[in-house]
Amino acid sequence: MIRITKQTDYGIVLLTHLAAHPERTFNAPELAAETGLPLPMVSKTLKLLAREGLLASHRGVRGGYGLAQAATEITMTRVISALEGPIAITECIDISGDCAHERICPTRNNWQRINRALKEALDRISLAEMTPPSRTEPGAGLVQLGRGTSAAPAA
Amino acid sequence: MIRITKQTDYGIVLLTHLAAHPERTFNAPELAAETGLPLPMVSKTLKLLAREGLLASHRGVRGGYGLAQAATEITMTRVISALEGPIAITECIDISGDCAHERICPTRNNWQRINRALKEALDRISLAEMTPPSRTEPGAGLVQLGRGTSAAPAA
DNA sequence: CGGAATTCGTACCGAAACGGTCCTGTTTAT
DNA sequence: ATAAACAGGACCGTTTCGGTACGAATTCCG
Repeated sequence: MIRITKQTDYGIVLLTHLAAHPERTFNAPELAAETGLPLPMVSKTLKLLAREGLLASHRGVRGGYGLAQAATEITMTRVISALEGPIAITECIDISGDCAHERICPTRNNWQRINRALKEALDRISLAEMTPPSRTEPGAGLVQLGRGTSAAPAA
Repeated sequence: MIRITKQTDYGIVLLTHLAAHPERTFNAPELAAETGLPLPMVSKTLKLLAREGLLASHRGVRGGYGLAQAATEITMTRVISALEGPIAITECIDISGDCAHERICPTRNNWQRINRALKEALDRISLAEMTPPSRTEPGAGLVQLGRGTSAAPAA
């Protein structure tokens, strides 16, 4: 349904939480508690973000996670593609070139157009913009955004 | 991964095929043969599109399907929301109002921004624009676009 | 130097959605 | 009346997603 996954949603909540407190570093249990998200998922998501270079991880006894860059430097494009792969509405967009139907398939260019529009919209929004001045108080159960039971009429 | 479903992909192929021959009407087996798509899926998809008002169906022995409106009047937004529900990247967008986290959730406005950009991009493209002058020759096996085995690096 | 805390990596499982098929009406032209 | 075609389900296998668990590697602190 053109939805982001729940994990991506989690990731964004975590990142905004981190961005709201640039000085501190957080470990997984802290973040889970303060965002109200399930710890195992938080853990999993943080690892992914760290591997993708969005977070700096610090191992050992007083370890934790912190933003690898300034929140203003992180675009939503990067966040989303870190968490769920390249942004490509159709498969034919990221296989880049060897689409067997290229000759006959007239829609590809238009898909690229649509895809580009999406990506540009995502590029224009930085993590800092997604982060409010200083909301995201501890203990608040955020989220449950991502995919779900939508069954409304048509938009 | 922010992908459209395969059925949506099929639907677009079918619609462009119909748009390329506005005079004729097609029945399901014909369309399946001429697009190279599996008949049961074609049938299912056509029914959906008819129910959503994009196609006009004609029952009975010489029945078939035709576009319900001019191809220039049909936007991609309508096609996609007919086939996979309202366009909403996050759940909180189409539940429209009663998001329990509205107070604390800072990201909602930004999601709406992103969503709006996507929808506008989709609104700007009509079915006629997706349809080539007169390609889509009979018997050509189009498609296999939709979702799939993408595993490229990051965009 | 050794132990404890913490992240890292990976393997695993259940549930839901997706892709695809089939069957039983209902309608309509011949 | 009969055959062709749409309408509307129910149904199933496979994949993906959401979530869990466990062992290994790393680093701080006593």
